[in-house]
Amino acid sequence: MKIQDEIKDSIKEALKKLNIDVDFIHLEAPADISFGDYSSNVAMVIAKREGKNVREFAQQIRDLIIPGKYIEKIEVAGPGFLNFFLNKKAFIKIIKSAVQEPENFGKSDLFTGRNILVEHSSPNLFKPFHIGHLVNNSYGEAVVRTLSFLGANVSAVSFPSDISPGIAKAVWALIKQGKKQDFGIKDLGEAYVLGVRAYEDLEIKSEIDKINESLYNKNKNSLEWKIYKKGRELSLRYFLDITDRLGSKFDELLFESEAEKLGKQIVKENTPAIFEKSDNAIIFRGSEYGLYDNVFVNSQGFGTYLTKDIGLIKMKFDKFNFDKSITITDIEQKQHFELVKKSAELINKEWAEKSEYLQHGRLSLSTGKISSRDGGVPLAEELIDNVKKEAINRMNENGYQKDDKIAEQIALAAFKYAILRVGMGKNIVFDLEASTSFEGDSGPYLQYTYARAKSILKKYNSDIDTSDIPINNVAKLLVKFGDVVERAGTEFAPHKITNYLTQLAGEFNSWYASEKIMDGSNDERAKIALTYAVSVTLKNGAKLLGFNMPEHM
RNA sequence: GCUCUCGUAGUUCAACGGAUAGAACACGGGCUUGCGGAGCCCGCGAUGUAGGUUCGAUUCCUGCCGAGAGCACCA
Repeated sequence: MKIQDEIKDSIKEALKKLNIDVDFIHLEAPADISFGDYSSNVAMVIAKREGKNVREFAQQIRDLIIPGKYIEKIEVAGPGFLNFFLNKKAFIKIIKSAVQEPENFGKSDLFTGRNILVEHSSPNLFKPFHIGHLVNNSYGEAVVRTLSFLGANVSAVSFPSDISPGIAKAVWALIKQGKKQDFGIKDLGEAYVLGVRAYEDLEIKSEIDKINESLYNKNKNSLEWKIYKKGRELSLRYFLDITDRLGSKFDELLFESEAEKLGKQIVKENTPAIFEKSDNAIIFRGSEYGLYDNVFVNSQGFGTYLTKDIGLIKMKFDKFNFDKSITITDIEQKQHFELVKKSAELINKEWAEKSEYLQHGRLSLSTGKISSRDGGVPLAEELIDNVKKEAINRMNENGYQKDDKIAEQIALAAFKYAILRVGMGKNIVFDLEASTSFEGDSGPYLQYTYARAKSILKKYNSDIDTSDIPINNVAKLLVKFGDVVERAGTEFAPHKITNYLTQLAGEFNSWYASEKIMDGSNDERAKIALTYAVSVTLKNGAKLLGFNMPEHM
């Protein structure tokens, strides 16, 4: 049984003696560790209800609690909190588990038996993979890893947009440029921009619309189809390469072209019951549900992205067996997905009940330093490479050996950390200077701390012994790791892990500066145990955030 | 116009309705023989505004001010 549950039960027992029955006890880990390891506000909540003096009542409960085997003391503090302090046995139990089973430290079975589908990093083929995708990927991957760590059976999917008027624009431009088969990934982005600009012209517009129609109809003998097919393959390969570089794997790719067909069929079947015809198009009256009206099938007869998202839900239900389907999207699509969910609910209640749409914020750059060639949104790859270059510079400055693999790990840590330090849904300001300064609140700070801890551990040759670990701020934080991961998982809040790791690294560095760890004393083995547990926690935490800890840097 | 976000130190972010609002960067001052100074210690400094609910509000509700986003055939 978990220590928290033992505490909750002991409070319940005490309340029972007072003839008070509660089914829910709120227990929290106070931010300030001087307030104990766990804290409960039950006394305040109940005293209010029953009109009792808060502190006296808290004292009364405290005296009736029979402390479990892991409780050192219980104090009544502040306005009436019951603060629980763990004893040494509890610390040893938890830290020992970190030493004995490092790869499992922080794991729990909270979501064991749950099947969860997570969709993230969905690219627009023919358009570049830009920094917005980097944000989506970082959150998505962190969510996937955290849920798996908590025992869920997670499937990761991505939903590439492989058919759209935007793609027709790029294909049109490639034809105009006389490119038949000799183009590369870079040409696609440029062609897309050209096509979008040209679409303003009415004559060209109708040319592009024709190409679009031809592509939707899979007119396989046409030039546009051949170019499209090659571009689609190039884009897809590029997508798989870059997400692989970022540390993501997908169980399956679900394509928009297929979702469009399915979705359109569903929409048509439900017209006029749910959808209605208007101006030659099929629309959904979202305004009747406090949302807004929008087009599902356009007047050309093609499903818009709303229809594609409806079709996608169907595909997910057909192909996977899940308790919950999570989609990671940009905050600007929040209202779009409310519309999707509302219409899905009317089609099939279960679709809406099991679908959850999570939004992340937008990333903007605080300096104009990295802008892509065409002056548009910076590409994901450019940003990673810029950060990597800084990492190499920093390694040179500090006289460390240049190492491409480590520089790559540092680069990933730097920008993933910058993204995942912010609460989900909040916009992110990416400061290249700050993210590559590698000081303080940063991914490389964690890596540096890890490398330092590892460096000590390498010099130590004896056994690790947890029987007499010091109960200091470092130990108190270590004990909380499991709770932090659970919260990050249940609230889809990877930034809780980010913030926690930085706090832990800070406490460790403080301790490191004030005390010699390998001092040859009797305490040495215990201090090494603590150092080892810190390294395990940093490593596991970073893994959940999607980056690795180099053994040295 | 309708709808939705968001306003916390100079800047970028934390804070599950709780205790003295916590970090980092920047700024000022320190840390020599000690395991990695990408570090550590000290200092300076903040809840947009007016009300309401509550034992208790950065957090919930309302008005105002300010910033951003979505709103019919792009995704």
